[in-house]
Amino acid sequence: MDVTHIIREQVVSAVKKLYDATLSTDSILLNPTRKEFEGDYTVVVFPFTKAARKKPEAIGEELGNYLTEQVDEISGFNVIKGFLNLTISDHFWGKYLLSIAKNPDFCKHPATGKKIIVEFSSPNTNKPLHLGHIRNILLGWSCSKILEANGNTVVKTQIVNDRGIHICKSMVAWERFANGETPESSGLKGDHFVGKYYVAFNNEEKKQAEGLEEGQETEIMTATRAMLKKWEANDPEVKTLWSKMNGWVYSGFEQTYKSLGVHFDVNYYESETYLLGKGIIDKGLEDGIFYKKEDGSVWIDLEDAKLDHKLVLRSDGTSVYMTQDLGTARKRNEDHQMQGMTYVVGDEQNYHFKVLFEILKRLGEPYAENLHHLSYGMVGLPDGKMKSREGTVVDADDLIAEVIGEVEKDSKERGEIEGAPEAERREIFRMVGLGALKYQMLKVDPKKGMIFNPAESVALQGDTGPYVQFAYVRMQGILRKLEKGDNNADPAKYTSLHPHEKNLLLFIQQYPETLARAGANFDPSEIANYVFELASYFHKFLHDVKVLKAESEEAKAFRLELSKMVGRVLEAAFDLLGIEMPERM
RNA sequence: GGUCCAGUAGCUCAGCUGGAUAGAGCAACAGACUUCUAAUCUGUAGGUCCCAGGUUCGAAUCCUGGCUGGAUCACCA
Repeated sequence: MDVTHIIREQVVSAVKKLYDATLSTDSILLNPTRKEFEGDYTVVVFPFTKAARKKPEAIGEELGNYLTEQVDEISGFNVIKGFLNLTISDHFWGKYLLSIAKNPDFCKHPATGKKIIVEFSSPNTNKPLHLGHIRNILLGWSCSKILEANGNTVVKTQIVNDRGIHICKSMVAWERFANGETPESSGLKGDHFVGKYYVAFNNEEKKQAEGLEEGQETEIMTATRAMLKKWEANDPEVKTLWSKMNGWVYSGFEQTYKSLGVHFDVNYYESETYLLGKGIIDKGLEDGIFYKKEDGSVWIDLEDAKLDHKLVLRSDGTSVYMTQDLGTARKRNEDHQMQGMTYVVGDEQNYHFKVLFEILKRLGEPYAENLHHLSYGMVGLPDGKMKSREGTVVDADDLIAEVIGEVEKDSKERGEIEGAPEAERREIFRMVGLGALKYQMLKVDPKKGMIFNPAESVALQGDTGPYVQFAYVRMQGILRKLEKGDNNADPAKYTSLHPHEKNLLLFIQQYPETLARAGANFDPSEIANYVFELASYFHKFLHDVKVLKAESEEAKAFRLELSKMVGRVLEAAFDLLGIEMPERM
C-alpha cells in the first residue's frame, strides 16, 4: 500500500475531527519533503487556516500530534511555518519493499480495455531518414510503450508518403542517369541509393534552369509532371518502376528501423489512401456540417472554434490533405475499431491537427474524443537548421554508426570489457551507443525545439543514457558476486534505514504516478527525468553503503532486495524509452 | 495583422495541479579508486527565472499588457 494514500486519508479524517471541515483526499497538498528539512512527506497546512481559524503553526502541531498518535506508519513530525513534515517509521519500509518486490505488475497499470493507434515516422520515399525522423520515431515508439504500460492496447502505424511529384523526380533521374544501376550493383543501402537520384534530379534541374526566364519550367520538370500523370493513369511501365524504386527504399528504411529497435504493426500507404475521404464530404454536406461555394469547392466553417473556414474539397472535386486524413482516420477505425489515435507529427502542423480533430468531432466519429497530436519541435543544429539543399542534413544511419563508434573508442580506453567475446562486446557498444542517442533525444520536453550537436557526438557522462545503464550494470555486478544460498535473513527485520535507502524507496514509490502522468501527457521526457534521478540516488547509495559487506544479514538481505527493485524499475523505465540494459559495460 | 508555442546559470535542460533558501548535467576549479565496475561520488564557483503590472498568506508557475525568437494562417503535402 502506497503510504501517500494513507497519509491523505488520515489528514482528511483529522481535519474532519479537529476542525469539522470536509475535504477530498486529492485536495490535500502532499509533497516529498525537501532535502534541507527533516522528514519524508510534507503536508501544506495553509489551506486549512480558513476552516480552523488558527495560525498555520498551531494547525501543524495539532495535525502532527493527531497523525503521530493515530497512524502506525507515521513515527514523528516537525512544523516549520505552514509546513508539516512527517516522518515515516522505518518498519514500514521493509514491509513496503517486500510487497512491491512480490508484485510483478508494479511497473505497469491495469488494462483499460482501450485500443489506441499511434502514427509516427511517416517518411517520404525519395530520401533517407535524418535526424528529424529520429526524434519523431523515438517519440512515437516511446509514446506507444508508455500507453501500453498504462494499460492500453497500442497499434503502431506509419503512413508512407509513397506517391506524388517527389518520387517521380527520383524515378526520372534514375531512368536518365543510372544505366541500370541498382542498390545491389552499387553497394548502396536502398534509401540512400534512391536519395542519390533525387539529388541528381535537383542538380540537373538547377543546371537546366540557368538561362531560363523566371517562371519557365525546365524540361526535366515537365517530364516529371508527365510521369506523375502516367502514374495516376496507372501506366504499367511507370507503376513497375515506381514499385521497384519504392521497394529499394523500404528495404533501406527497414534496416534503419531495425537498428533503432522499432517496428510497426500496420503500414498505410498514401498511394492507397489519397483518394479516401470524399464519401465523408458528401455525407457531411447532406448533414450540413460542410457547405459548398458557387465554384463547387467544399468548406467547413469553424469560426465558433476560433479556427476560421477550411477547404475540404477542391472546386474540381479533388481531395486536399485534410480530405485524405479524414478518410484515413475512418478507414483505420474500420480496420481496428480503436478508441483513440495519437499522431506524432512536427509542430508546424499544429493548426492542421486542430482542424482535423474538430472536424472528426463534428462528424461524430466514435474515437473523436480521444485524439492527440504529439507535437514536437524541430531539431536544430548548433549552426542553424538542417537544410537538404545546403547539405547540412544529419543522416540517421551515419549518426547511429558514429555514436556506436564513439562508445567503442571510449570503452577501449576504459578496458573494462576487453576480456569479453567480440560478439558480446559489439552488442554492448550498440546498446550503450543507442542508449546515449535515444536518451539524449527523449529527455527534453517534446514540444520544445532542441539543439543537437553531432560534432560533439553524444555525451556519455552525467545526465545521459549510459549513466543510467551503468547504475543497472553495477546492480548486476553485485548479483554476480553474490554467493548462492548464504542469506536467509528477512529484509523486513531491517529497521535502521540509511537516508539513501529511504530515499530510494520514497522515489520508487513515485514510479506509478510518474508513469500515469507521462501517459496522460504523452511525454517520454517525464520518464527520462525520473529514471535519471533514480539512477543518481542509486549511485550515491552504492558509493556510501556496502551491500555485500553489510553490517548485518538483515541489512544485506534488505539491500539486495532494494537493489534488485531499483534495477527492475530502471529496466522497465528504460524499456519505455526503447533503451536496452546491458549486463556489463 | 490573427492564432499557437517557447524565453530559467557560460552551454544543454528540469522545475507536476501556485508552496519553504529556483535545481541537474556539461564546461571550469579542487578532491575521492589495495574496496560490490571511477561511464561513479564529494566540494567550489556560476541566477534581474525576458520586462511591467495584477490576483494572495505565498508566483518561475495563474491573469493582463508588452519585448524577443520560432511555427502557422494555400484550391501544397
